[in-house]
Order: sequence, then structure tokens, then C-alpha cells
Amino acid sequence: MGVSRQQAVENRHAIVAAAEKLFRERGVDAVGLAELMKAAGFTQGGFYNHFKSKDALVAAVMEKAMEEGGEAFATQFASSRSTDADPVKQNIEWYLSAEHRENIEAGCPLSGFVGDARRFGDGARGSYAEGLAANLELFAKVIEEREGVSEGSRRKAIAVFSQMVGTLLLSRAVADTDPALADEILDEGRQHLLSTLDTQPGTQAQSHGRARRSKPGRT
Amino acid sequence: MGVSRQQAVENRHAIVAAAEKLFRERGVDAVGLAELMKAAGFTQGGFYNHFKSKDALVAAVMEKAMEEGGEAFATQFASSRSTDADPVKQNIEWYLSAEHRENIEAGCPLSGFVGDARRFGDGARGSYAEGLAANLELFAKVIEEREGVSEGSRRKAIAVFSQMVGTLLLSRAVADTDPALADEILDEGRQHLLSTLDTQPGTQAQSHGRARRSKPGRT
DNA sequence: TGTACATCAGTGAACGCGCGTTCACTGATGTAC
DNA sequence: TGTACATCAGTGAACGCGCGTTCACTGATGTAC
Repeated sequence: MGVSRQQAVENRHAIVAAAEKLFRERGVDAVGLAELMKAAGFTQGGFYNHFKSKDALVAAVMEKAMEEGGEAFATQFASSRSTDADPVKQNIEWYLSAEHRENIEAGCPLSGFVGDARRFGDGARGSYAEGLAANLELFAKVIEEREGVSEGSRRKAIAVFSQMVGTLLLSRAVADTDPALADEILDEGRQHLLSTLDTQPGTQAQSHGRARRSKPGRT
Repeated sequence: MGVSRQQAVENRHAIVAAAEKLFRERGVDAVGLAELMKAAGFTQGGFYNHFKSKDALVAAVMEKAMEEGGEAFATQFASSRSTDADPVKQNIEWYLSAEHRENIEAGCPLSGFVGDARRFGDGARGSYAEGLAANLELFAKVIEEREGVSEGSRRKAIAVFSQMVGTLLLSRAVADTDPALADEILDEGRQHLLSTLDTQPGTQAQSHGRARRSKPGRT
């Protein structure tokens, strides 16, 4: 109906945003394009002005989700640096909180799509893998700064993040059916992870922020 | 076309088995009943002689998967007891092996369906939650026997199993797209988990089987 | 043990429906002069 | 700056297709006598 170039770009974003929300809640296969376009405020015919197929939309959704997820992650670490808090612990507390468990729509996409990623098309699968690789790199760097050693930081990043993902997913999977078990998994998982961080190998100088005041050199 | 009662029961099992395989590979929504019945060796019309709806089939699949998963788990622990091996370590080695990652069809259903469980109907969701609860109880008991203390065994079971699930899922999610990363996640996760078992709190007597020769008392 | 009949798993066509995708059309936006 | 025209995002109906489900029918199995 005659729409400015800028408006068209915004509309495309609205479609991707609506799709991300619906895909995360109900799965890609369970969401039809008509419903999706209606949720974004349009009629279904307009879809193909923006994407050449549903699969292309899925790829766009994953790209956006991974980009924003990475930004949110980086922002959180940057802010905890200025507040003198332990960035890793802070991240775990948020990741394994009831809020994050409930907030599937906007939560960590690496958890949200981990079960579906295998079945996506090439584009979306690629975005997922890149997002995971980037996340592990960033996480390893933060751990390295926290502990003052590079030795084993990547392995620790992999182990800690895997446990965060597993805990969140198991808790989510039973949240509706067995809320007590879901809470137990989330709480025990979080506590175990936090206490492990204090008692684990590495330089292990009970670092808690202090050591990070002056920026450590990159390796 | 005229089939004995026993044959009918076997046919029902064939349908459930075919469904489990297809559902795990491609997701419930992506598998149609016609395809499914054909895979089981029948025509689509016969489906409703066995199940009142697709949802009822999903529930039956989950019930079977959880039952068999639990049995396999228990069997593995029982056999490792007689071979004097560390049952927990043995379990981790299998769980985080390339074979298990590739074998989605018959692998651990708690990992295989963790992303979909939320979206299943009541019956299937219930089976999943019960299966998870039973698994954590069994796992905690094995850890308790292994370490000779009940203190913290459940928390450890939750933490270790969560990490196993998270590691397997992340590795699977990128196995096709970034095999090197997938292997790294699997290998580092496994090594970290195994070494953590040696250096963690608890009675911590470098147990390795020996201590478990005489059955410890139950609390 | 043999015969007559009811049962019910399996067949395959058909149902309505919503899916992803295509299409002709509209009309404000953006461009050329 | 004003006019004429091309562009293209959005509309809504339509396409073929496969979905979950229903149905009338078949015929060996299982039961009653």
C-alpha cells in the first residue's frame, strides 16, 4: 500500500521479531506464516516481499538472535567490570534464575534453540554454530581475566557453559509438570556451579574482582 | 486383515518403535502419520485402531522411551558393579562419547527430548518429568555408593547430569556444521567431568571401585 | 471336534483444514525531467 | 518546484499439497454352541 523504504525495513524487523518470539515458544514447525504475519501486523501475502522462503526467515531469525545474544552477553560482562562484581558469578546467577527460565522468548538463544539447531537449514545452523563459537571464546576470555591465567580457561568455559545450558534446559523441561523438581535443579545447579568456581584449580587466588582492577595483558 | 491378538500387540509396538525413531530424528511435528505408518509397515488408516490421536502416540512413545532409558541406565550400573569399574566414570565415558552423540535414535531420551518436552501434551510431559526424577534418584544413589556418603550426593547427581546433558546437546547441535567444535566440546566436557570427580569434596578416598566391594549400608 | 458368527486389526479412499507459496492488483513512495 | 511515471511493500484470494482424522469395507482370528 505504498510504504517508505525505511518503513519497509522496520516492517521486516517486526516480522523477524514476531517470528523469533513464536519460534522460541512453540517451535518453527508449529508456527504458520499466516499466523506469524498477523502477529507482526500484516497479511500473509506480504511475507515474500521480505523473504524468499520460510527457511530464509528462520536463518534471519537465528542470525538476529545470535547477534543480540552475543551483545547482551558482552554488555553484561562489561558492566560487571565497572561494578567490581565477579562477572562469571553474576552471569551464572542470571542464567540460572527463575526469570531466565521463564523468559524463553528473550533468553539465551544457545539454550533456546539447542534442540532444534540440528534440524534447521544451512543458514540457520551456521549462525547457531558461529554464535556458540563466539560465545565460548568470549566466556573463556572472561574466565582468563578473572583467574589471571590462560591455562585451562577454554576448557573451563566449555564445562561451565555446558552445565549452565543443561541445568536451564532440564529445569525448563519440567517447569510446568513438576515445578518443585524444576526449582531444585535450577537452585542446586546454580549453587554447585558457584561453589565450584571458588574451589577449583587454576591460580585460585580467591580473586573476587580485586585482581581485575588494572586490566590484565592479553596473551 | 485378520490378525491375531498377539500380532496386534506386536504391531502396536512396531508403530511406537518407528515413531520414536522418527520423532527423535526429525521432531514430532515434522513426521506425518502416513509416513510413520508406512515406516512401521502399515497403511495410515490402521493407526486409529491403536491410538486415539497422534498426541496419544507421543505419550506412548515417551512412556516407552523413559522406561527403556531407565532400564538401560540401571543395567549399566549393575554391570559395572560386577566388573569393579567406577560406575559413574563409565557412565560419563559412554554418555559423552561420539557414538552416543551420533546415536540420537536410541540415545538418552532425557537429552533427546529435552527441548521438545515443554511443548508435548500432558501425558508425554508427565512421562518425561517422571523419567527425569527417577534418573536423578538412581544417579544420586550410585554416587552415594561410590563415595560412601549420602551428604550432597543428590546435588552432585543434578550437577553432573546437567553437565552431561548440556555437553551432549551442544556437541550435537554443531556436529554437522562445525565438527571440530563439536568434538572439542564433547572431549573437554568429558575430561573436565572425569577430573572433577577425582578432586571434589565428599569423603574423597580416591574410591575407584575398591571401596564398593562390600555393599555399603543404605541410609 | 466342527460349524456359525462376532470381533476387530488392517486397507485405502475420502474428509476438511491449514500449510507454504504464488498471483494480480493497489497506491503511496521515490525518481526523472 | 511541479508533473509523469516507475517501483515495490502490502493486500487478500487462490494454488496444490500433505496433514490428522474418519469411514466403509475386508477377512482371518477368536468365541459360542
